[in-house]
Amino acid sequence: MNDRQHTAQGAERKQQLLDAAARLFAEQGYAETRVSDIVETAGVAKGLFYWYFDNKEAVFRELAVEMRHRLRRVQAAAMDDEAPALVRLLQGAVASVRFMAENAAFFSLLEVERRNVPDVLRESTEQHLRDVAALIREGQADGSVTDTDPAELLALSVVGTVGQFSHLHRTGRVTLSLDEMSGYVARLVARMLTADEKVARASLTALRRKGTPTPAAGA
Amino acid sequence: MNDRQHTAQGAERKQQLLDAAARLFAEQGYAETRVSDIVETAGVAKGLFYWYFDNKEAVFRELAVEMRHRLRRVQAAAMDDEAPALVRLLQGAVASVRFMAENAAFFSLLEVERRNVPDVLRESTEQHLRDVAALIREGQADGSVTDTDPAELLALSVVGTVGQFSHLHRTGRVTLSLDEMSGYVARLVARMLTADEKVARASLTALRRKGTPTPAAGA
DNA sequence: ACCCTTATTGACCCCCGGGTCAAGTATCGC
DNA sequence: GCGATACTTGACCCGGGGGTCAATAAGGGT
Repeated sequence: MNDRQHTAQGAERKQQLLDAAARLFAEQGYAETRVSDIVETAGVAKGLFYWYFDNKEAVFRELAVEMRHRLRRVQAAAMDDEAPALVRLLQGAVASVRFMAENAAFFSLLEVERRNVPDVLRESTEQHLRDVAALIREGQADGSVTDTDPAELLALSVVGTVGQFSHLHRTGRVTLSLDEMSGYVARLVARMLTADEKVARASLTALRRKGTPTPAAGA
Repeated sequence: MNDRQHTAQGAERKQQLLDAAARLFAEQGYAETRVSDIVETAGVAKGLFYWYFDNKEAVFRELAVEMRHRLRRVQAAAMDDEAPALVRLLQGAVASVRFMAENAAFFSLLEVERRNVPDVLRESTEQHLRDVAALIREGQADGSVTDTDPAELLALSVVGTVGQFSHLHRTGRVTLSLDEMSGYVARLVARMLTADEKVARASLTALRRKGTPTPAAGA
């Protein structure tokens, strides 16, 4: 049973299992990963797994939820409150690409095995989309983002593109360095969102001026 | 034993099984679909499955390969040889979106379960990417496509976006009509590829003038 | 020292599901 | 009609892997 009282030692063990699971899920997929693989990797007996988790799916859910939270924090941290909407969008996109790439191991699950994560994740994903859409609407209001298309669709496109390239980078399909790739994604997103090339160029310049705000060093 | 000699009846039976498998894979995923589900849906005994296919994975592979071929034909048919590169790119993108959406059932597999399709599919996907990249290069040469980014990356972006929105449409996340959605994708792709908005707008106009070339009615 | 809760073990259970098979039926060529 | 080959059946096999459990150790609070 899951919500047991854990000692410090217990919490640590649980984390070990989470780490092992994350690695294995990412490497060989959810279905292909045996609980016995996980406990073996963590160096504990099988029964212990069920001391900390209800079942195999529970560990997956826990991983997914935590990653979402971390991503949100990173995104928030990357955005400069002073900056205009479009620049903040680009900052968020760049930060996301970097974070997803650095935590590639974790994010592969979310993409590949979305069937297994019905309720909790959807919610947080929707929230993220709403946030991005709000930013886009802001940009449309000040004229920096095209208003030929609805903000929701554009948000979907931005988020989708970011996920796409994180995926490509993780799987080795794209071998650019992180800097090169996040730069490319920024340009791409800028082009997607703007009808006016001058605005796009100016925003990219602003983004560059900010420098990349040391996106490593998670919580 | 797979490459048996099939009578007309046999070929039909095999197709029934393929259809059933496609539907079930799409509805509930590859891993979650039992061979017993497939034969039940097709209304035959379990043993018959193994008369036509070596194993569960084989039927999946066969489905995947066939879909790729059909997609390629549709894409080729949608492109107007006379038209400039950028317009042809948009035509191909629109046709792909429509085809993938109409054959949503099939395409979900390719996205979700890419682990199971190592060699054959990759090859054909790579070929498709090379084709798109070539078109993009052509567009870069005549100045209609931005040359701030390499054609390979842009090709990846275009193909990825098309797949993305087919996915969203299939899963009901986007409820636009096919026409609306393919129109949006065309605009998006045009913006992604062009640094110059005027070029983008002109190409979209050209695309619209062609009309949507009745993309239903597969071979 | 004692007891209660947490932590840990590994053998075991058991069912699900992929794959087999021996046996039957329909069909076709001749 | 007859043999041969294609087709079809459903009971069975069997291994893997998710999940259980009784026993034991280790803390840690009083």
